[in-house]
Parts: sequence; C-alpha cells; structure tokens
Amino acid sequence: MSNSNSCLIAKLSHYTELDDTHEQLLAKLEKSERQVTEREEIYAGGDPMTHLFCVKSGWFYGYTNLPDGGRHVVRIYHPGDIIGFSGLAFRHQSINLRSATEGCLCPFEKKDLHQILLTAPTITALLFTLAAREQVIIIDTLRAASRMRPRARLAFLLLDIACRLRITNSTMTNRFRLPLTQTDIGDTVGLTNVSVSRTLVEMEQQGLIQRINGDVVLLQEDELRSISDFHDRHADMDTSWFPGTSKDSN
Amino acid sequence: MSNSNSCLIAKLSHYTELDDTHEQLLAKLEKSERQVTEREEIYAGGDPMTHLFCVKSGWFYGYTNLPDGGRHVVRIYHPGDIIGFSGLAFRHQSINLRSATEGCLCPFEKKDLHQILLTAPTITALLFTLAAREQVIIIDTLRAASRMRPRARLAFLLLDIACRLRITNSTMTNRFRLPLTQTDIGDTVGLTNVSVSRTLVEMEQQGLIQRINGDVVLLQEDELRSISDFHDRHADMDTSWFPGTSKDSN
DNA sequence: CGTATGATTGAGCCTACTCAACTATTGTGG
DNA sequence: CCACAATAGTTGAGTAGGCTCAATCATACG
Repeated sequence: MSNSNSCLIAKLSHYTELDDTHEQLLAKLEKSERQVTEREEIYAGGDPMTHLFCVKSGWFYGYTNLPDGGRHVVRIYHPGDIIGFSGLAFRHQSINLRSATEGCLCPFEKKDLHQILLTAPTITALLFTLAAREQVIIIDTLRAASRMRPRARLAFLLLDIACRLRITNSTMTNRFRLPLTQTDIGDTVGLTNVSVSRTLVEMEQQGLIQRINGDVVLLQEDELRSISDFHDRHADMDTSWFPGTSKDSN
Repeated sequence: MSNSNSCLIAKLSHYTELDDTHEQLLAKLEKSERQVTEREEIYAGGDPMTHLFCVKSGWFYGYTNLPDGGRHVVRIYHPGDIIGFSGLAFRHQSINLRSATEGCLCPFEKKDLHQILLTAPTITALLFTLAAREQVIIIDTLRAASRMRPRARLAFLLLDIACRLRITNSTMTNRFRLPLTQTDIGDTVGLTNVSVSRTLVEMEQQGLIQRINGDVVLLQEDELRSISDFHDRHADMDTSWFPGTSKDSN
C-alpha cells in the first residue's frame, strides 16, 4: 500500500483492504484543495448541493439556524471525515457549514462517486457503512442533547470528540485541544453558554475533567461514560457483509 | 413494469426507472414475511444485527431507553420504508424496534445487498440516497424535538407523518389515522404525555388541528409549517447524479 | 494600553415536569 | 348484557431546572 498523505485513504484502510485501483479512485476525491480560515462560512443552507468535502485538516461544524434566532450545531467534523453524505439526496444544502479553526478541505463532485459505484463495490459498501455509522452517531448525539441533563450532555460530547480523534491519532490519550467556544458547545448540546460554563466548572470541581489553556483532560473517563450512557460506535463496526475481501477490524 | 404488490418496488420506482432485472433483485428482499401483532417487540438493542426489514404493512417505531428510565423514539416507520440502514455498520442493533399496530415485515439479510451492490449501481445509488434522506429527516426531527416549543414539536411531527403517508398514498388529504398513544408521541418529540395532551388541546382550540376518534385533521397546514419551520424533504430529491438512466422525480 | 471576544457568576423568572385526581374508552369474563 | 379492570387522555397545583438579563473577570491582539 502506498503510504500516501491522504487522510481519506488512511481512514478507509482502517476498515478494509484497499488495492492500488481503489487508492487511485479515492485519490481523485482529494485532487483539489481549498484552504479556509478560522470561522469561515463554507456554504449555507439552500445553496446548490454540488460537492462533498473531505476534511484534510482543521475542525468544522454543520449547523442550522432555528426559527427563534438560535443555532443548532448538528455535527462536528475532523480530519478524515467526509462532509455532505446527508446532502447526497438533495439538490440544495440542508445545513450550513463553517470552520471552527483554519484548515483544508478537498471538494469533490457528487458525480465523482459514479466511478466508485460502478467499479468498486467494496468501497461503495464501505461508504455506505460509514454513512450508516454517522447516522447512528447523530442519533446518539441528539438523544443526549435532547433528553439528558447538562452534565450528561457535556460528558457525551467530550467522549464523542475524544473517541473520534483517537481514530486518526492513535497516540492521543485523554487530553486534547478543544477549539470551540462555550457558545459553540452550547449550540451542539442544546444549552446556553451560561449553562455550559456553570456545568463545566462544576464538573471540574468534581474532578471529572480538567481544563488547561484550551485543552481538556478527561480525568474519570469511566464515570463520564456512565453518566452519559456513551457507546463507542467505532468499536463494533461490521464489514463482514461486504462484497469481496474485507478485514474484520475496528 | 410489472405492477407487483411490492411496497418497496412501488416506493423506489417513484425515484428512478426500474427494469425487470432490478425488480427481480428487489423482489428477493421481500420473499419472506413475518406477521406481527400490536405492540410487539421485534428486536432489542444489543441483539445481533443480521437482518434489515422492509415494512409491508403497519406502523413501527425505533426507540432507545434512556438511563433515567425514559424512552426515546427515534423514528417512526410506515409501509414501504426499509428499517435498519443505520444498523448496517454494526454487528449489533443500536436501537429497539417495536410495532405500533399489527402489520407485516419482510426481513432480508445484510448479505442480500451483495447482489445489488455488485450488479445494480443505480439501485445502490438510490438506496444510498434514501439513507441520506433518512438522515436529514432524523436531523430535522431531532432539531425540532430538542430545540423548539411543544407546539412546534407537535406541529412538526404531524406534518412529517402526513408527508410520509402521502408518498405511498397519493389520495390522502389532510386527515389520517394516528395509531400512537400520547406517551408514544411524547417520547418522540421529547415531552411528557401530560404536555402532549395540554398542547394538543390548545392546538385544537386554536383551530390548527382537529381530532376525530383516532384521526387527526390538519386544518391550517401552512400555519403548522410556519411555526415548526418544516421542510418537506421529499420534494427536493436529486437523482441526477445516478449512474445510468434516472428520472428526475420527487 | 484599549478594545474585543469569551468565560464566569449572580438574581429572578418561566416553562415544562412531577404528582395526583379524575374522566373516557376499550375489552373481558361472569 | 353488564360490571369490572385496564389503558388512555384530561385537568389542576406546585416545583425545579435551565433560561434571560446583566455585571464582572480573563485573555488575546493590535
């Protein structure tokens, strides 16, 4: 396997064998790049939905505006993620996309998936699977964000981010940078910035977490999992039904 | 096109041309049937995830139990829906499935998708698209259920159900049967049965809806759309990027 | 040093929840 | 056919948790 610097190939090869043909198909998805600055609006709901994006670097988030003026952050994206699966079905964007930090996106057209669907059923199945997993994670997130206590909501969010970062960075332990404002966090878990602040202070006093500069340290990860009923959806992946050869990996 | 009695074929042919080969592939997914009674538990979270289901008749819903003893209804399923896309990624179920009414399910194995992925890219793209749309609808639902007022939540739910029923029943107007208890409804939109009752009474007094026996009538659909910021995700489907021939239909 | 952004803390309020009683409806067995 | 039980829906009273509004503190940057 050519050890390219592609996040996408790196991420997908976690799950299934990729031969050279596969890698060439995937490399096409990353052929163009777009640099973005901190807090840049990439697209808005209602814009034509022509491209998907592969995240090369930086943090991004998808959000919608609420009728009452509020904001609802649906999903946070990290390097290696594909942005826009959910938009595949429509001609127009259903959410807005914004960068949280500076970073780099690789846009590719919907039609670039043609070739993959036609010639690479294994990758197709894998993309399908990743989309399915994303859906479950979104359900989990919104379950936490809509029906649990503030502490549990924040615990869930922190665990989710930590698990996600660990996929592409296996050296990561329990400390990571969190480049989101408390307002961003609140819009993600359905709280005001005020409640986020109060709750984080409280969690820190209880020794559940620690904050150092912009970093977060998860001190009692088991306890955090317990209070938020967190399931790591990256641990139970099933690739056994794929056509062709496949790894049975996490 | 053979006018079979398959809900699945009926639903999918709304979106793209299906030739005989396609229909045969799809018919395989409905070859076995399982009758279920009212309020029957079909599977539970943690069960092995071996089958998907196609809904032939009846109402079903997917739900999870919350740590505090509550219940969270994630998705309501109607005839023609495929249940379990989100489970494709895992070896075990992540949610529970229960029938709301008596009905009939057609279980098929994950591996039955093999043949489709290998030989029918158009159907693959279509399934992908439907999964993507489901994801957007779930996001919409949970956005409403977590961040809006009770009236807006219920307005959203009623509109969502009405739009969904209209897909397979084009004769339906603004009146439909709602075979869910107020507790079920509350667990779907994040309210207690008490709040559901109060809010429905209020909406009825304001002339927004009417209830006759177990039926609901949407009297001021525009107003309901307005207060819940409802978007009909069935109206903007994009099949233009599919490989092969395709209709550009709703 | 001054400004802007973000985080923290306090006070009061309001909405949806809890608890509880009561009514309506449905189904079942004597 | 009626009486009873079980389930579902309605209504009232009181509570509490997270929101709003507002002031203050912290940090970064020009």
